[in-house]
Amino acid sequence: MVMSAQPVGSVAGRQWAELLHAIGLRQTTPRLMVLDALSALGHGRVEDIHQAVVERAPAVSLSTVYRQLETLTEHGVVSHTHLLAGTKTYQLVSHADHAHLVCRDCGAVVELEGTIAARFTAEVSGTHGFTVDFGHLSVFGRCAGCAPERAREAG
Amino acid sequence: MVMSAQPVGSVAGRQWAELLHAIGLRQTTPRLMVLDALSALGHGRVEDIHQAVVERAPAVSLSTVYRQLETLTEHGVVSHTHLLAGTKTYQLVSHADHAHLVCRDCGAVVELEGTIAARFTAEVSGTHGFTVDFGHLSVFGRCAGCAPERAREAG
DNA sequence: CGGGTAGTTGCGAACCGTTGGCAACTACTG
DNA sequence: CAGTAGTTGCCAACGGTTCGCAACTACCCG
Repeated sequence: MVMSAQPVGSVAGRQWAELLHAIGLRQTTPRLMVLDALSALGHGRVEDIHQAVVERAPAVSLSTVYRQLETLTEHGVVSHTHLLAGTKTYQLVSHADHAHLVCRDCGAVVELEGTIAARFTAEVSGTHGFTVDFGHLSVFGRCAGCAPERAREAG
Repeated sequence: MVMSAQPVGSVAGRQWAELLHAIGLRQTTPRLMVLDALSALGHGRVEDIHQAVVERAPAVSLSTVYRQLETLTEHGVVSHTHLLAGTKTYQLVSHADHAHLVCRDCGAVVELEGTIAARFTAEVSGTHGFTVDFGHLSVFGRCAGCAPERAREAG
């Protein structure tokens, strides 16, 4: 039934063509496949992306997918989410009743004020029926001291 | 080997004693050290915890710290934060303007409604002066379908 | 207070996801 | 169509985490 948007590859290939040409990257099969996969999946782990790519281009290696992701990220086409450099952070459960604000610049870990957490939890629950597990939440961004440009006065 | 090196936690040791006894775990130096380290650090990576432990008990191996963390987690004494099993999730930047709600049970990934994200961001910014990077945020918990007890018992 | 047992530990190898080196290949230019 | 350099695939190297095994010892019992 959904015929209006099925030729993902061919059509998508064109849109990638412009994009890639604009940033000076060649249009190679692996690269186009990764972009296509990302576009179709919305988001996914390297493993998922590679699998999607391999379905249409079996010869594409994992290394290449890693490299594409890296290259495309450098060019601002792709972004990724991760936590504390991919490492787990442990804590005593008694200490797990709040979320952490992790600064991407200085690495500082601030504890999120409870009221905000509670409200956020309530809203997410009400809107998405999703029960937030705050003890497992870390919010990334920049702390006051590392803020972009504003909020910097005394050096 | 002298297992009791220093007055590690003459006080802390006592509190752990009760706790460990209650859940049926032996009071071993490595275990007490891990609990002490966690208590002192608040939260930390395996590497940090191990380092803290080794400072007082050089003989404690990394493997043991990993095992303690695992064991204590199983007994509900410790919890940990991580993202999508520690794996990075990639996405096209055009798709990175919202946070993800990740279900710990079924692994489903739901996209967080923008208004909630915006308000949360504003509150965190106002209270902590912390600029949230939503494109890199994932919230853990349970989706509507996997909710705790209610909403599911007929099956 | 000493013996017995099983929970624990340390060490080193096994694993697994990720990165780097290198030669061959090919997209793009003239 | 030829030339050049960006890319790719293969494979080894790596760093973090888990496993297997034999020795050790905390705790229970008498």
